[in-house]
Amino acid sequence: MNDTNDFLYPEKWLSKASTGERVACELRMRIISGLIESGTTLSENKLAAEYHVSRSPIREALKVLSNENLIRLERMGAVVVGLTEKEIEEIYDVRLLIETFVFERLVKNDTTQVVRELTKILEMMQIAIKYKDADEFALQDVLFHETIIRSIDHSYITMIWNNTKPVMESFILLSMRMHFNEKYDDLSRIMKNHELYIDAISSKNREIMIQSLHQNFDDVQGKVDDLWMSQQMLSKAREQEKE
Amino acid sequence: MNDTNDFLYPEKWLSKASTGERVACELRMRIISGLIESGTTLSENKLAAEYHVSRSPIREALKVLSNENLIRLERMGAVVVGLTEKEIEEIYDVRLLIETFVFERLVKNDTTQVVRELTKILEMMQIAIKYKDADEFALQDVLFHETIIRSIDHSYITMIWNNTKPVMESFILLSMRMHFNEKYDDLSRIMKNHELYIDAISSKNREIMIQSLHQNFDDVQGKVDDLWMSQQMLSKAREQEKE
DNA sequence: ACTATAATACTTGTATACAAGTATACTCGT
DNA sequence: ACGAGTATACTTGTATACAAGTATTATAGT
Repeated sequence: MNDTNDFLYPEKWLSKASTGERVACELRMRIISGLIESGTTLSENKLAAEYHVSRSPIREALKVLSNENLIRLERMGAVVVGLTEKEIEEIYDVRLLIETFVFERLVKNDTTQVVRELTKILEMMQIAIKYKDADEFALQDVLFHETIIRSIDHSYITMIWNNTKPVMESFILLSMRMHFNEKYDDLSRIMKNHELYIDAISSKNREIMIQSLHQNFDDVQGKVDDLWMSQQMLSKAREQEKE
Repeated sequence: MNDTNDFLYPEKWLSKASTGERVACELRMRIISGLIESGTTLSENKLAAEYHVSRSPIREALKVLSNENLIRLERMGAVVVGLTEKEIEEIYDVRLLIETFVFERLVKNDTTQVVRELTKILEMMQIAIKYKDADEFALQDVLFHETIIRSIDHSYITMIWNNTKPVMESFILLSMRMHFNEKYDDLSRIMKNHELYIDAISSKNREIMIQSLHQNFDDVQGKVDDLWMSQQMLSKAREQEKE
């Protein structure tokens, strides 16, 4: 039984989470990081044993992950789907889709309040960089986009966000951890891009907005490659372990 | 205890559904139809007693409904949010958003297969009209859009569809039942519009597509008004019952 | 050696039991 | 009569138990 005790998901983010949520977050991280390979079938009983909890929270977690398209609930067991490069592009399609929609709504209203909040978050991100806190940086990055999306108070857009957020969060978290110390260029580019985003919102300039989204997309492409490489490396490491 | 035995959701659509799904479908219908008023707090225990099942499937159902934004899971009890006019517009925002996205993808590929499937569904709808089967008509209507959306094989767009579909289905179902026999004009307009949609896809004509979406939107506006009226009537009827 | 059938060891879905926490109501003291 | 504090009747979250169904394995017959 493989019951490792080191968790991938930051425990401080789970302060008021139920066991089910914890398991969901942890499993999500393990799937996205490639630690649990695609194609694996997960059994409720085994997971319950592994995490030392009953089947109830496990079932809950599996339902959540299946909603996020990370696993497929079948007759016997849950088959891990995982994130291929295609799926990461697709999730960013969705973000692009909803953020452009949100932007069109935003520009109709007063944006000073949102801009203020976003600026604050940006400063938090700066501090996170200063203290080399990759997790905090990822958290704030996600919060940045969440703030934009929630600002228009659109229940179904929020719903979509709620469903894509966890995967996005885990993905960004992993990718930030991976090269937070190495690639300072990336970080400053990300910061610049977020500033541009704020500019677009405050000036209500569609051109800048599109430019910002494009840059973000390019960044993500890089992230995808990185994650891909890391997964390759992980599976190679596993291969060697077996030998 | 209000345990009525007449179900709103067609039982034949639940052939292979679990108890949890059944409860979810039924509760969804009761909420959207206005039978369960907004603001009501639902208790797991009471629901379990009412539907003569245990809390497990009830919990499952409530999770589903909370994902669909129909209820809010709070500390004590689940508060019914329901569908206001605003929310119905919002759900159609989402459909518009994803269907335009899908269209852009579709026109890049060969559409003959999809067009074939859609034509078949359209003929099914015609039969449903012939036999005055509102439920079947609603089912095929939803299937029509599902077919379009699934055709591009985009996991996250499919995910969004999966999350909005149930509410959409219930809404269309109720609205069709309400005036399937009265308003033949509406039906022929809906059919015409679906034909237009197929034309747009087969000819890959963006103009026609937009036109079709607009008409559909107008139809919906009508439906919203109808549902609204019906809810008003229902609540009035309840008032009178109490007296 | 191979196929068909039966036994077994899994799987999920539902019901029930229990623990911890929260709101309501009631009682006691003033 | 009224307020503080306790008792009680709820609530959810988790664990466990059980039933029904499915894949696998083993066994028996040819």
